[in-house]
Amino acid sequence: MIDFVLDKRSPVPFYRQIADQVLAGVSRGAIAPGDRLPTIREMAVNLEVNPNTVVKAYSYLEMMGVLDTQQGSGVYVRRGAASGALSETERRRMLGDLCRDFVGRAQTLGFDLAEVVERLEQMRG
Amino acid sequence: MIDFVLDKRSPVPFYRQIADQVLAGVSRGAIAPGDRLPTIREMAVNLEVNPNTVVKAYSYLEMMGVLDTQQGSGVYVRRGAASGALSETERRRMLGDLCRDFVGRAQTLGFDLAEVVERLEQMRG
DNA sequence: ACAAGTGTACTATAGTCATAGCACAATGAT
DNA sequence: ATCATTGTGCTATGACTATAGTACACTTGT
Repeated sequence: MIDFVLDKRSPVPFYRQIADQVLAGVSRGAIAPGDRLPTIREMAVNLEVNPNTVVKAYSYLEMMGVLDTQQGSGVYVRRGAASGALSETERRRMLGDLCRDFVGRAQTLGFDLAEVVERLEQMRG
Repeated sequence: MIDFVLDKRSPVPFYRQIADQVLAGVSRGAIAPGDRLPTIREMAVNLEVNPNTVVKAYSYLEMMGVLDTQQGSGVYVRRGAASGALSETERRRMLGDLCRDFVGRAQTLGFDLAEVVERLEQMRG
């Protein structure tokens, strides 16, 4: 199973960060339809958040039709969720959020956007 | 004076977006030390936010030592706020850390570095 | 049947962000 | 001196996020 990670300094709420990582995982095939996700309590312990926060993330994904929860058993990736897990629009939204967050932090530290982009270009090798 | 803009869909709070733009402006010389910023009420009207939100942004910047407010007169950029307190080495290290962190998060969400850079280029408008 | 593990549901508390509205104090132009 | 403009300070409200704790119901393996 994927390594889930939280950025506690990000303004993006935890439940959203969790949901985004599940979506991304399903979208690129790292999590397959039918797979069982970590239990609510397990995920909560690993990420050091309240179980309710994980519940919120999972519920959100169930509303989107990506997950299927079976009481007493676990939370599973819905069959047929693979292809449509992330529409192009949602992907763009996620990327937008990510970049805005990043640029905001960079500017707070006094970096110009051009300077940042240049640095990233270097990282491409 | 700079064109201040808010992204209302961003998870970054308004007061922080305002503060970031002031910081960036001062940092790159678009706002000079001694310059008078837009008044609280004026800024609030332009950005369509509550005056209290602008107050919060300005107060935040005053705590950082960037601004100097004079009751009844206006809010000014502090003399000596321009020259950064960071050495070039420290700046480069901070930028490196920031970028590595960012790239890691982007990859967690399944984005390719090239794709991310392209998106950032767009944000330069 | 039982026990352990799982999801469900609820209440209460707290912090942050933003809005709304009001009264007060200092400045600057006239 | 007066008045419009500016910043200051306060209270209250609402939405959202997250935490804490509890009780309950279903599933699975034994």
